[in-house]
Amino acid sequence: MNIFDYYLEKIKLLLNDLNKEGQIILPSSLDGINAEIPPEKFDCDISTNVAMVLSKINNKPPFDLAENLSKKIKSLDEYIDNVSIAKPGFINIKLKPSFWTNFINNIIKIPDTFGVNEKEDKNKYLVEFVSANPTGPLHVGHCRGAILGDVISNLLSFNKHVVTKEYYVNDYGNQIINFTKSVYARIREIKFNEPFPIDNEDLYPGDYLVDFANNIISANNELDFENYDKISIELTKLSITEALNLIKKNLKSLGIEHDNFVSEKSLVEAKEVEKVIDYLTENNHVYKGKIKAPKGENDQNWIEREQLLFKSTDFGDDKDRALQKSDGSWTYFASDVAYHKNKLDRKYDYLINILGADHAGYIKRITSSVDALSNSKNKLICKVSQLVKLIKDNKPFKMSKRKGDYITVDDLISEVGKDATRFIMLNRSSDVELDFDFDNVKEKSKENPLYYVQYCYARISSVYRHINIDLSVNLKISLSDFEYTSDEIKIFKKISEWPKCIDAASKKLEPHRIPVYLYELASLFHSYWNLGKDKPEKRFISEDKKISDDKLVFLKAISNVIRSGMNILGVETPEKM
RNA sequence: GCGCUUGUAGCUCAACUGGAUAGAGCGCCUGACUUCGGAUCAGGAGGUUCUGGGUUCGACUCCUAGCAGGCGCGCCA
Repeated sequence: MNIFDYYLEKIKLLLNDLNKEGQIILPSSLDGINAEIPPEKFDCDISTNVAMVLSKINNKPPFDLAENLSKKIKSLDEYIDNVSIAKPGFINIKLKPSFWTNFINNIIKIPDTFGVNEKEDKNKYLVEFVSANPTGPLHVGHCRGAILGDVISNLLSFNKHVVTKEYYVNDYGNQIINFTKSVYARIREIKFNEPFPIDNEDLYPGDYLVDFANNIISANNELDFENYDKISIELTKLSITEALNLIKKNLKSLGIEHDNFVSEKSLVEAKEVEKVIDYLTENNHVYKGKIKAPKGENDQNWIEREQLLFKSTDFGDDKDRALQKSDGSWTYFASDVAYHKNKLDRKYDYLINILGADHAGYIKRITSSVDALSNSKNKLICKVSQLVKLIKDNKPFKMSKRKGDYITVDDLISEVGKDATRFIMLNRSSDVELDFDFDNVKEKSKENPLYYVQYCYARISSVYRHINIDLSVNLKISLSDFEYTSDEIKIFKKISEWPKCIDAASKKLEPHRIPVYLYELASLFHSYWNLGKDKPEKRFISEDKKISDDKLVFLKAISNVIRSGMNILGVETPEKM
């Protein structure tokens, strides 16, 4: 029930009628015409720019056109109270209170689906996110992208798309060899008392490797731990499993669960890389050539080498990209192309990749490869999540991988909790660097938007609790012709914007719009709540411990939207705080 | 040097794919508590939307040239 779309449709039908009667000239497309939320200072509910858009083609000033149209819009239906015209040529529609009573009666019947875009085509999406190397626990740097991917998936599912959440496991290549050697060094440390070679920069120094080593030793008595060469294949497998289990545990504590884990190694072993390169070669996207040194680079150290390149410049990239290393093995990019071919073969309508800011430079080449493989554009959408700046004691907190002093997801969750972490990280556009202030996030006051929104829900729950009605159960009252005043209608108006919010968030893949919206809704509610101080008639429960049906409905509608929104964010709505 | 990205109130950020007099929170200044749970509310001050051009009825938003910060730039994934 998107009232803006509803009236926009009516207006477009009206325009078509007027066009047939020869009263108005229309452009080939009516896409530029919209129905929007008017600024607060205007006393109206929906505003449209029709007159301004049609002004030129009709060769009439927008104001004249608006005057003419506004009379016709007024008679569109019985719920329109009045139609006014504002300065450049906006047409503003004010709805009658009876409209809002109807509206609220309707949405109360669909608590879980209010806001869903019914008109949109339903698609199959694959969302790939996190995909951190399976060499250790997740740290704060992974967190934002993980939450972003999870909530984008929730958002798409909410809009009735089919979504698969996938994790690409980079279990192939040099770093995995180094990782396995590190685990092995820890094993030797434990079993043979050999000191861990801490100066070896290729090895991973983290303490968690000691746990991995202990787990592997105790579960695999039969292995000959003295001979690395003999056990290296098995040890690699075991080490990756350890790391993945830890990562899955970390994700779970963030409230995240993937549907699929796809192994890079298994793609390589199934010769999918060779197959995709054959395909690209047949289609003339691959050649043997040399890459030139970048300009600022000291080109003394630059050695030009002939290697297998993908013509990503054909698709808008800055340079062509290497597929094969000089030792004949595949580059990361090559197996990633194979992975994306694999995704395409699974017949998704859209692929979404969530990347960290440090991988933004990778976007052009991977979208180029998908363009080449699918012969179409915009199949792959890459979304970048910017850095998180940690702030502790009002100072930026820098992490160093070398020292091993980085903050893990475990640290984060045990200190500030899942909900606060999720809400704060989602509260800003993912394009913008985020200040994550530890002390602030822990604070339980209005400085923390999470509690501000949750408190709104808790207040509503408390009213329901007082009158012994379960808030989570559908209302059993016969809806009728309630009379609401402008105080309540103000909140209904906000509720009517919810479908618009969902729509924008889901189309632009910008989940931050949801916490921002929920905060605004909560704010209106808190204001309303305080009206009860001066005006007894604005209190929910009367002196004889009763509540009227219109107020029950009013509260129910608000709580439904809050719960729905918090569900998408993956954040709890406690009934008591 | 090139690419991507950001630049909005003192600070942290919004702004509904180009709309109206650019909105919140924090901080600052007033005010509301024997609380239908104050983890709240009411009011005030605070702006040349980084700069210069352009596109049009209309620009924080699009184009262009700069400035400033961040990230990245051969076979590391």
